[in-house]
Amino acid sequence: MDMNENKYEIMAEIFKAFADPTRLMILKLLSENESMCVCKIIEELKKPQPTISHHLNILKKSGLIRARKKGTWNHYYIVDPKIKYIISTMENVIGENK
Amino acid sequence: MDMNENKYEIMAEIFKAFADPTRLMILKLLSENESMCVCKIIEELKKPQPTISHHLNILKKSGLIRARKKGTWNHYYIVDPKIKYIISTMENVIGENK
DNA sequence: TTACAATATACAAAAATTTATATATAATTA
DNA sequence: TAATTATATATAAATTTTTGTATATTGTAA
Repeated sequence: MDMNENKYEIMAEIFKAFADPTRLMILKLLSENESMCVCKIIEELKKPQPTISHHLNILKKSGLIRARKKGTWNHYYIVDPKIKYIISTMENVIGENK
Repeated sequence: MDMNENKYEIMAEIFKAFADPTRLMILKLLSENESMCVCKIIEELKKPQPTISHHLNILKKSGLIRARKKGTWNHYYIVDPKIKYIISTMENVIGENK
């Protein structure tokens, strides 16, 4: 069987983006809000600003979210609507195994 | 908004199980083979036995796979068929963004 | 029994990740 | 222009993860 490892490295990168509670909470917020500025995300999650910025950057580099600048504000939003689907599928997996 | 962090910690644990190329390759093999013994997985992936055992253990602890013992052999298999679905959904996300 | 084969576990070094503090930058307003 | 606000970046300590070597365990067969 052809185990094209590179393909699975790329996939693993995307799964890694999801593999952190803070990032999942950010994705949850973004999936319910069309777009959000960093300050609003900080307010909701009550974590230090550089921590949030760091996680936003990881999500952005993974291709899951993008940013649109408006003055000083930076509004982040989810790129692919399937992301919501991945999250809810994962919620089902949890529901059935725990 | 209620950001029940514990829920996202549990979800992150499951995403973490997927977030490694070796584990993704193991899941891919198991998703195509009903069940496989460790020696067969080692043969396919050409990695040291303790490395494979370690990853199998992570997948087992995450609840994604289980083992059934047959003599000296240990046969691993996927628990939830939705796992195949998660992987193929992720493959689609890759396909569209890259 | 003893030897062997399949697998698990212990363990340690290397690498990657998370978090927070300090600092920089850039846009806006006074 | 100076001060302020929103955000990014640098960086370092702490933690977690990955990998491989050595070793233990367990079941089978001689």
